[in-house]
Amino acid sequence: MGRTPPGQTREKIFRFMEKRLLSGQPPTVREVQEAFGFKAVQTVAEHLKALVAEGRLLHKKAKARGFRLPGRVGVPGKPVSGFSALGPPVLVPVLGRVQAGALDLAVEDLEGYIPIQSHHAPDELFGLRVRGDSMQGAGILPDDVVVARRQQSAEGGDIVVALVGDEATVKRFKIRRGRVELHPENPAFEPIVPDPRDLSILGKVIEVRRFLEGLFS
Amino acid sequence: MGRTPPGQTREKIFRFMEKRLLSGQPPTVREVQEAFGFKAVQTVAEHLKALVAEGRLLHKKAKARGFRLPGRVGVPGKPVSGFSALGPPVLVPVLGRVQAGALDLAVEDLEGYIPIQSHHAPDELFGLRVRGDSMQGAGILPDDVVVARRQQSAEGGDIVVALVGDEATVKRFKIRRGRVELHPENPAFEPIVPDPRDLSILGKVIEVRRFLEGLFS
DNA sequence: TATTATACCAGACAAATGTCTGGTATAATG
DNA sequence: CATTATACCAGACATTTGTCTGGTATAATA
Repeated sequence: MGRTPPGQTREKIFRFMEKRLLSGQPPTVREVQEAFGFKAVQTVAEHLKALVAEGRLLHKKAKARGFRLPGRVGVPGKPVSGFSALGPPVLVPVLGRVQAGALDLAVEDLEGYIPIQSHHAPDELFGLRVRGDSMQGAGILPDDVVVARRQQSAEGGDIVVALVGDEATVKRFKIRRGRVELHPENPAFEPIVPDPRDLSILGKVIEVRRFLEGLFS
Repeated sequence: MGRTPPGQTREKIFRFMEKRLLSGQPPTVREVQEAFGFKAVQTVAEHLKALVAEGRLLHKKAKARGFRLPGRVGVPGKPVSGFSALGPPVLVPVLGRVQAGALDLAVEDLEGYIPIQSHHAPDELFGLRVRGDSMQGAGILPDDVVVARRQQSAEGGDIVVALVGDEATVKRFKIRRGRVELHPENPAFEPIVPDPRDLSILGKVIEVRRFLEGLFS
């Protein structure tokens, strides 16, 4: 019996799928069936197939809970930085502070994890809580979290996490007259021109996050 | 054959599970089996059972991919703003632009989704691409993405997404002499004192994100 | 009115997946 | 050395789950 008007049920099913997928809990075909009270699995299967054909859903065939939202909906030619054709979100550790020595040693200062979508391997990434306002001019404020990709070198203009002596800082990386300079973006601070032996680049900043809301409220 | 020293394999299995669970992709028992080259499913089943008994994993019995991490990983007693005792990451839609009218109508401008951890329901949240530099002083730059929670009202000092007439803007919300004022944080801009009939608050900004890396590199 | 598409149902098969029974070999322990 | 725990294997069963075949009834359309 062609019960509901064309497209209406389909729309509801899409919303259901979207809700479940957004919250990271892809349903099985039969879960959808039950949620809508259908008496046949096939009914759902057809709707889902149609949604895939319309490009509103992606589907890994023969895989349990194999539906996904397409990375980017419409609007081609809009190269959005950060999250268009990326993989699933992964949790990246956030360090409260970086001690002298390798990054791996700073695990005691793990503050928690933040989810991030990136084409980099999860273990290439780390987060760092920012201290001080030396990068204010670049829109990086105290208590912001920067996400960095581990790398030993950098290019001029990159914002990097660098270890100068025992201190880890976030600065803009520049090369002047053959020397590495770490530039703050705040007139109240002076550029650092470290002895190359005291300097190591820990990573390049690829993302900045600021949390304006506490755990409450 | 009791091959590897006691606990060693178990540890590796836990790390494997942790990695998969953190990235939101709980494996099946047989996926673990293959990953470690075990010739019997039971081997994995026993290890997982042991990990559950130790409290290092949670398990929904007889459910496909039914393993979870207990609580949040991370350091207790360290109230990190934004991501300590939160649920699993959910994907929140990012709008490129907000049209006049309800937020729901702006779906055509969906740029993509970003993962966020929050205690709010996923459908209470939305992301918005920032245009212009009127909030520079608050460390919100052009092309940043703000994450907001839908709400119709705000408190003084909140940074809000507001609709003034047909235009959506991000500003600091203040109340002066009984009137609502929307303050930019940039000396080059003037505060907006909108007619209450032209103003609607769409949400309160709870997070700011900046992507410093394109899709390449 | 005839045709076609849509929405739905019934029943079944096969693969994926969690779980069970009954083992063996090595290591730790008394 | 005897006992016990650990690590592992073989094979099987039952659910869960995606998919398929073959239908019916209503709505849209020519």
